Amino acid sequence: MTERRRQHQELRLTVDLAILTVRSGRLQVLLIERGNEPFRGLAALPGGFLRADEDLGGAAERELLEETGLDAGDLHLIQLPAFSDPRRDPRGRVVTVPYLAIAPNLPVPTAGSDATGARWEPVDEALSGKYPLAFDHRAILTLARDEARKQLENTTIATRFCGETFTIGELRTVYEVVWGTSLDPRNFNRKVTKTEGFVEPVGTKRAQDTGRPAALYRAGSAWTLFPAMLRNGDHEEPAAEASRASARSRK
Amino acid sequence: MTERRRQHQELRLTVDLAILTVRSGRLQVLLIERGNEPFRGLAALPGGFLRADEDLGGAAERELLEETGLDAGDLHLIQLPAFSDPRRDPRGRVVTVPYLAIAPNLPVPTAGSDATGARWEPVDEALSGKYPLAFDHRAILTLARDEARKQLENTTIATRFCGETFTIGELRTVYEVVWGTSLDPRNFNRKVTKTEGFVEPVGTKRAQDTGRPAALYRAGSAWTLFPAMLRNGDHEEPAAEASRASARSRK
DNA sequence: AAAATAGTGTCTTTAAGACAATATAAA
DNA sequence: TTTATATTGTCTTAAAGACACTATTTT
Repeated sequence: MTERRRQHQELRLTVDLAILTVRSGRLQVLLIERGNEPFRGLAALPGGFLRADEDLGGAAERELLEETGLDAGDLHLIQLPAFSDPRRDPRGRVVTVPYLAIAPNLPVPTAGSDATGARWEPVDEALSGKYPLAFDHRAILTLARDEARKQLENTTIATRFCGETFTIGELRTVYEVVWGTSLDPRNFNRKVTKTEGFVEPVGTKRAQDTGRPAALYRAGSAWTLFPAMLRNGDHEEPAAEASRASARSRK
Repeated sequence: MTERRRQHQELRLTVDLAILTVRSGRLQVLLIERGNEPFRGLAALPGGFLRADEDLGGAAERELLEETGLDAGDLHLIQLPAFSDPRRDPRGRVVTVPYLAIAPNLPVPTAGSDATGARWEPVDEALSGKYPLAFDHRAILTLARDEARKQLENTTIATRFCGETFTIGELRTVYEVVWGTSLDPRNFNRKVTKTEGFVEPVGTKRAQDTGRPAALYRAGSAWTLFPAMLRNGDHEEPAAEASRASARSRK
């Protein structure tokens, strides 16, 4: 066993959180400034090491609470494909399992233990390359955004970007911001209100500063969306590491 | 650092392969009989430990080659959510990353190094509970089958179950077997041949023992299927560990 | 009344669902 | 000709795309 075990790799696991929200009409991600080496001072996704008594989902919930004060029961954590390049972490062999979390528009994030600062940052800014992210967090964030876009097509997760109650217009803005497109308000309204279990009218209305007050809805009971919400013009290839071994075409 | 590190968990990673194929009109999975403890003598998914010089995709390719002699370039490996229960492996802390592989109808599998025997087994038999699978491989296999079903809806992966060339009838059988439904041959034909990049006619025909010979096709260049292939009556909830933290409703 | 935002109705187009008859081979 | 399998055509229905007007509020 000792002989064979030399081939094995003892390593540590981390979870990294891509916490997305819609603020100021943009898709934003929660970033921390790293207080420790490596990559001290760089922006990074919040995350941390897996502990002995917890599984990955538990670690993700714990990190979420530590970094944002959010109870995972309020959120939606989706596990993404692991990143496992042997040289992705200068501290040694560390494989990370990223989680996508969808959050409603939150107050200012509270700086966590491991972070000197936490802030919301527009995703396209973070991905622009104007300043680097620690580790391979740029690839992870890209994957998380892609997954969020796909989830909007097939599930009712868009309601998780909103508060307890919301207007159809707010929900449409979520789609427009996450997809980066504009949608026809009439067709969107029809789709949302006629798809069983997507939203339920709550009866009351929300007054704005001006204009006609909008009717309020709450999230319905359905999880999957059938038929799916269609997004125009996306014929994507399978993403990076998740299907690494399958990228070659069959001839 | 030493103090903090006590909280961390040093562990090993494995990859497990759910290699699916269609044989004898049934969805089948490649199982090995475990030659070593733990679970010696039980059926299990092929798999093994991650090594120091490889990433997870590389480990999956290596295991695939070792267990089946298949070159990963011919196959399609899809990473599934990790299984990380602290007590899932009696040998200690082992987290596993499952991969789904789609294979054409293969000859008899060659027994691998770690296995005393390898065989194809119908998936519904393996999941029936009549005999147990090692570790949490029953849950992994369930997840793999669900993923395969979903992939058939949204991608052209069904062609990977077939050989280099195939008939529309063979492709339809793949859908029927994996989904466990029956499909209208006329509508299926229309959908497949009119969806851009799904299949390309190869010109020749394949003669059967009897009946009209079927035209042969090869896989097209498209990966995603737009519009998606619709499966009736599936309103699924998010699966087990992948969304463990999200199972609670928001209320 | 004017400005601002919310909300609805109809026609067209696309694609799926539901049906049966014809074509091509071997025996 | 019979048998067996492959293939194709049409009508209906569901839902998305495109489009403009009406409704409700504040100022």
